[in-house]
Amino acid sequence: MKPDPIASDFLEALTKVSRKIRTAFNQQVTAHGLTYPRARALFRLAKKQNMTQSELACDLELEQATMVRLLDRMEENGLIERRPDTNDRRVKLIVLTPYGEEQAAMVRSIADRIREQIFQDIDPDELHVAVALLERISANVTDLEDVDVPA
Amino acid sequence: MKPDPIASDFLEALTKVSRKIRTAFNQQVTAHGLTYPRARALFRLAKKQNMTQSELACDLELEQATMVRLLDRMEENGLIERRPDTNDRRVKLIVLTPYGEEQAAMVRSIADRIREQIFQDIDPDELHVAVALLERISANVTDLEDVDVPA
DNA sequence: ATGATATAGTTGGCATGCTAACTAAGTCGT
DNA sequence: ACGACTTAGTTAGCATGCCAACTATATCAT
Repeated sequence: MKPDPIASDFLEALTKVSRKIRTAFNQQVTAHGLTYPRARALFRLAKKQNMTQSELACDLELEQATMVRLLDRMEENGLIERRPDTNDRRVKLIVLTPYGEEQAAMVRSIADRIREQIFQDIDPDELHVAVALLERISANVTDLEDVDVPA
Repeated sequence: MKPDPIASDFLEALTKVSRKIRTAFNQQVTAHGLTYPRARALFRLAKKQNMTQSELACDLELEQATMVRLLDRMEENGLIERRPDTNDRRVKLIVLTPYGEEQAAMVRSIADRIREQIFQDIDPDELHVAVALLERISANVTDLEDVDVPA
């Protein structure tokens, strides 16, 4: 029952490349006065505004409590605004300020440039195959969680 | 000059599965009184003891400063010991306590079980191909960093 | 209607993670 | 030998990230 070494190798490679990409991205955006989590949030908001904090947290796979403080700082930095929802007084809708839009565009251009360089010599077909594999593994991980915390 | 959508999809899938695996792992080890970073350090130390803090930090891709406090807490928890190096008085060598060895074995069994379930229906050949791809991408990210911070 | 329950957001407390600035100790050039 | 540089570890300060407990509001059952 020894562990299959290729599975370990895969996990190691996955963890490593994921961490490296995040670090590279972070270096680029910090050079422009942002952080990786804020850049992620900006990117998401550039596609869809007027989301609630919960929706945004769910999209970015963060806890609500984490979202609150991230938005606190983004609000202090003048990137976003919290607007009340007239239908539900508990809700706050998040919108980008003009400065936030500007920064979101900057983030997008950085992301485009990094993607171009990272994947320059990679066959798109290989990426398709890899995405399918990653999604199958992702589903297996989800099942794993269900076993431990059944509804 | 529009971004290739498959590259975005790949990055998204990679980020997502990586985060999910880490979260799943974390849930398992916290149920046994550990945390993910401590489990990682234990796992590494189970393979090679008497490493310096710097070596361990490098292996785990953490900063020295991060390593210091992680080891502080692992020492408080009785998992590890810091021993002076007789050849170099700046250095501290890290060894597992008997309790640390025990916990490391527990981590290993959790890791084996999770790997088995995550990869149960995945063809090892596919994993080999994927590892090669991940390593090529990893190398591209390294090159990217070199461009920005040339020696 | 009204009481139980659920949901949105907040706060407190803790563990990582980073960079920058610091101390102690080793190394190297002259 | 001694001053410049490097290296190992630490500390301070900040930004994420989590969970648990809390407030305010909405919804649902009866």
